[in-house]
Amino acid sequence: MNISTAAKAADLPTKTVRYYADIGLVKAPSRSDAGYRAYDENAVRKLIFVRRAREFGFTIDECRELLALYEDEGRTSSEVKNMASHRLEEIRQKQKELQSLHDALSHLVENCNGDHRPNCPIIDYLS
Amino acid sequence: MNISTAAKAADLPTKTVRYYADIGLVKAPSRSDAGYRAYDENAVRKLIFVRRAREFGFTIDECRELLALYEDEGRTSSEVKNMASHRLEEIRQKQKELQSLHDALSHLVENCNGDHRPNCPIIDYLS
DNA sequence: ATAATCTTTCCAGTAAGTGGAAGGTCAAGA
DNA sequence: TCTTGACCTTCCACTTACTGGAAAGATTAT
Repeated sequence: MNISTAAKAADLPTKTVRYYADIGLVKAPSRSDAGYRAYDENAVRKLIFVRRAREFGFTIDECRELLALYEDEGRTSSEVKNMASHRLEEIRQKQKELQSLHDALSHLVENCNGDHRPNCPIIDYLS
Repeated sequence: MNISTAAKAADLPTKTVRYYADIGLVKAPSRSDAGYRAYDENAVRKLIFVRRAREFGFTIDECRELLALYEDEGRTSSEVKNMASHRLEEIRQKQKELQSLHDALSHLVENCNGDHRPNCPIIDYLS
């Protein structure tokens, strides 16, 4: 399987797949005589795994760890749960921040007439 | 006022203030004979303005626009309101995404025993 | 005079890719 | 057989918004 076929199967841009290979996250199992990366089903599974983990906001380094656990038959589920719980806590924190941001900004927007006079409570607040 | 004094007054790292000067966002009004950046109260006000706008998640380029509006006596408040509303919409979108993420990940975490057996629904889901 | 604390510029690196150029390869059609 | 187009390769630069550090000059305190 050439790189673009694998990329399509994993629903990732070709560039990204090549990037993942470059940084040693998911390497192509072999190369053709011409030097083309050759992927197989197993590599595609890893690419899909990484895509899903990235969609959950795990960093590349976390993906590297998750992938190691994914490949490690002797892993304990607590290792994985710890990483996921940690990520969940980050999400909760981000949610809180966004909520404060949302409340403050929507308050400002509601109090702004949005007309053609220069007076503007948003600018006033930022000043 | 030297750069570190201005930075302290604006509650920003010195490096950041220098960076803002480099990219032409908030320049020092003048330089000393030795080439030291010299800030005044007005520049500090702009730095504070930018810090607050950044805390609201406005990008540097948006800060540039907001700063221009801040300085423009003939501005209309609708220009500012548009930018803020747009930013608010982005925040709402991000909130939705985070909520889905949170729901999915917490569901996975709840269904993971977190014990020493290798079976792990989180890994299974990602696979 | 000297040491400590500024300040300057410039270079490099961060996260996670994306875009593009120059050049090699492969399959299909005339 | 030649050529065209679609692939593939590597390498370099760019993105965002800084941050860290080195080398060198300026200022302040002792």
